Amino acid sequence: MSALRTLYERADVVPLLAEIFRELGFEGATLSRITERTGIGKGSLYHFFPGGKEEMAAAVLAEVDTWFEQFVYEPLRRDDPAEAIAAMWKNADAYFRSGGRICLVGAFALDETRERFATTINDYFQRWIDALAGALVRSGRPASEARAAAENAVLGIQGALVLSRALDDKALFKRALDQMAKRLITS
Amino acid sequence: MSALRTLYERADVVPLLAEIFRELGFEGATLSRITERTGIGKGSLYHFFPGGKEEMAAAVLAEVDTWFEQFVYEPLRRDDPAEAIAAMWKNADAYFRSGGRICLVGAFALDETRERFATTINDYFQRWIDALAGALVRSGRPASEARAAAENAVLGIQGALVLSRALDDKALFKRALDQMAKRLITS
DNA sequence: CTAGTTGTGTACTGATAGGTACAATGCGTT
DNA sequence: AACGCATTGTACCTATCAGTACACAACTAG
Repeated sequence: MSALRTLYERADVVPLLAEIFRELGFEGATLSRITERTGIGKGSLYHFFPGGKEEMAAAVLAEVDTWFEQFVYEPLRRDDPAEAIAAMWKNADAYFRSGGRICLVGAFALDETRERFATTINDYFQRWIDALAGALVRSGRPASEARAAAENAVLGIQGALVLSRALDDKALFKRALDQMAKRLITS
Repeated sequence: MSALRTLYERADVVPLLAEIFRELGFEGATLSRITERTGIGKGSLYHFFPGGKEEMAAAVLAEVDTWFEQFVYEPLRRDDPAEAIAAMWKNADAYFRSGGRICLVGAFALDETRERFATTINDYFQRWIDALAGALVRSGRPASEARAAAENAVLGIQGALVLSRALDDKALFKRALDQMAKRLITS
């Protein structure tokens, strides 16, 4: 008699929410659009995230952070610097789908959503820059240059995401990343 | 008997709207927040912009476009390339208040707001890149490199805005712009 | 000092926002 | 099969959303 219904758990929901926040932004991601796009009802959403939309976004940011910590920052600190840096560019291209997917943390930084998640946003970029600068130093780069070079690489990825989306041109994203990768190790 | 009230005209309103859209994004800029922050009532807003919020945002984008056309793109096409490029960096720093103000066009590009203003957004960046690449060629740079170098500069400004806001660090913005300015003319 | 035009405040609309309450459903255990 | 708990759909709440209507105020021209 009853229609089939899918049973989720929290871990399944977070990646779905991530895509929605990415596409619509925090303010644009309304509860009704979330239920509409995911097929998950309010009942489930508030069961998993009693804190509502803010807790949903926080959970998404936490998962993004975990991913980068595991696949980017930690390798930069631990592994052979040249290899880890090469992996960083490869992972960034894959994660952001060659510009087809934006950086949620960067997007949140631009509008007033920043106030809600200021420390999370700050940490995400700070740890990225620190890890990359450390790897550059270990690879023999003078510490005086390393920080600026690291900032430049991280900022370049964010800019490439903005520009490739603005021009709707994924090729630009790949081209920009290649160029930045070369510049990071040579100059 | 009557309290004093300010009389506006459309041209006065657009810059006020611009700041609000910058700070709150398109979705976050609700009519009530607009009236609250500007002191301009709905009556006036719908008098100037019968098309509502969308027309307000379009007017803001048009004004931004006009500003860049006049003070950045046109000089890049017309004036001595080295001087125009130097002026571009100076104007970008001033316009974006050393990272204290974001690029509305870039911000709109990131979320679904892009769909509403796709061609405007595309044009803004396309004309910037074209004008800069042209200036680079006129300054003696091989055409094969000029386009990529121009893309890199424009993308770098967008990235610097994201990162300086994320880290709440205006010094980073200035530092990044200085470095990019040097790299653009030397490499 | 009127007449017409350009602005403005206030009060309203229907739709949708985020959030709550809760009964019913499905699943793992025994 | 019956218990208990995690999960879910539905109905509902109040606040706020974008937008409309319109009478009124201010400036501008004659």
